[in-house]
Amino acid sequence: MSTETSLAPSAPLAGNAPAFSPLYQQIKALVLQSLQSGEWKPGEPIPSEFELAARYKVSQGTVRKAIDELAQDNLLVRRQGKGTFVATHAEQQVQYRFLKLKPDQGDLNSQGPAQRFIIDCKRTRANNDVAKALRLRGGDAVLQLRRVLSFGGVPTILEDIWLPGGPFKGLTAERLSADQGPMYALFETEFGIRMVRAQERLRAVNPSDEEAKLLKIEKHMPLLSVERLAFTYHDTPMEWRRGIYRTDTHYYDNELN
Amino acid sequence: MSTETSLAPSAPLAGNAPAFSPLYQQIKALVLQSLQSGEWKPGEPIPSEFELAARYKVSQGTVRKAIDELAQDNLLVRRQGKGTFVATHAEQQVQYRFLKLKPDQGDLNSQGPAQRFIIDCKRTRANNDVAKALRLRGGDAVLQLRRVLSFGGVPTILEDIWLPGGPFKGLTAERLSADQGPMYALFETEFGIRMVRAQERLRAVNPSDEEAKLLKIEKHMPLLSVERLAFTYHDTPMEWRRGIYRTDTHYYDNELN
DNA sequence: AGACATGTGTCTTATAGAAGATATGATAAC
DNA sequence: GTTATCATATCTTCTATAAGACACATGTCT
Repeated sequence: MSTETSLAPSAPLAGNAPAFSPLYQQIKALVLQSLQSGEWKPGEPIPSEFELAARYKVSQGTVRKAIDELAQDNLLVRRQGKGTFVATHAEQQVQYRFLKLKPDQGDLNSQGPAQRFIIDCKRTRANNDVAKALRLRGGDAVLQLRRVLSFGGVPTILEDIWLPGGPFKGLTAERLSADQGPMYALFETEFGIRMVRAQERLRAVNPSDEEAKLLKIEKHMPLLSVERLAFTYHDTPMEWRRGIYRTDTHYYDNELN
Repeated sequence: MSTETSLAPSAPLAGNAPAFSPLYQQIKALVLQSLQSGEWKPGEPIPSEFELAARYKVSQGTVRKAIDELAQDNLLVRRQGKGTFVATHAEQQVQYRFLKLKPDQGDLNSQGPAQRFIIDCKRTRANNDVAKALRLRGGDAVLQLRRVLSFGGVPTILEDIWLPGGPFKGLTAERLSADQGPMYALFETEFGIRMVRAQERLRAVNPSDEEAKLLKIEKHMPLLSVERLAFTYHDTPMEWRRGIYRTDTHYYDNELN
């Protein structure tokens, strides 16, 4: 509600967004702020284009361009006739948006949903690598979990996940196990944290003894190591994970353009 | 030049593009056709928005939206004040657009350009897998090549590449070896074929005896297998390749959003 | 069930000025 | 005379506004 006059000479007062950039970029920044602040929650509709235009004192077309870019970035979802909605990981259509592993035969649903087993969930202190990735101080509280994903009964993915302790205060193994559906969906509803984008680094590796045991494979089987740093709004890192994937029955799918 | 009237009642005759879709989509299809036909070549500018608007009898804004999408897909590149250009793999900025392998330290250029050695280049007949991928008949003529890419003197990538014999008639090992710069850039200038997008499937594997020898590595080292199907305009497959990457000094970088 | 109204995003056109790039011509300096 | 510098014109894309028609979704009234 801070409608104080900005320093811009005669600009249609767009709050305190970056001053000398295109209007629609400023609008985009303002909408982003509302998303981050939780004014509109995942799955909910945001105000109509005309409402936002009135609110920001710009034309509907300018709002449209701002929303177009946000929809492009998968932060918003447009639905003709219904409205524009805050994107969520809980939607049926695009569940597991960040999981690029596909089975050689059939699709992910052909063997029913993935089975998830939380192996471990503990509160620890960040080591240097994790702290650096999550922009914490070394020794800060972090949640560390380990889980196995199985498809059609075959353990296929082993993941170690680190989460900052502050934002995820109260997360327990019980809560994770009780939940059906994607973990990122739970993060949204329970902690108000939405993962927006991620960066992955892939390598081929051999499993350690323990990893081989947990995946019930021979130690000489090459595996795909996937390190992921996931970000919420404003490029804030909120999760670091390292998974190892079996790729004898699945492959990592990637589209280049 | 076939400007025969379509079935659309009063549409501003947009040639024979898909009839009942948004105008800008029809324009997009027409521009795509001009790209495919080679009317505008990679690196060259296309006509200005106003020229195209006049040519297709639509408003400049509609052309703009069509071009926006094509630029989004990396088929065109907009340069304010200069014009809109046909995208090319030969540009300095984004060379090796499809190569996602990054060194652990520094960037790709920190060790100078990649060294390329063509190991083999022969004319053969497509086996079933390759024929299916490239939409050829089994036994059709294909070019098969094998090469090694080294970074800083270390052999890092071994690739087998299959190309349809027809479009690439005249391609020889000499021509490939003589050329500096990306192979896809050579495809553009020498054969008028521009790779537009690609699909990759990644797996962790162990090398065969021969592969290990060519990369000068131990046989037990896990490697990243990258199968790529590359497409030119209109989703026509034009190359199938399978590479194996060392990932002890490099990683495969992927951005999710 | 069908017709209609209303609210949403979508598409198309038109107009206007801003901003970046480039050529041309005048002017000044050497 | 030649070369440098500046202003101007003109081309391009980019931004912003406005208005109207269309498509889709969801009611409400008949």
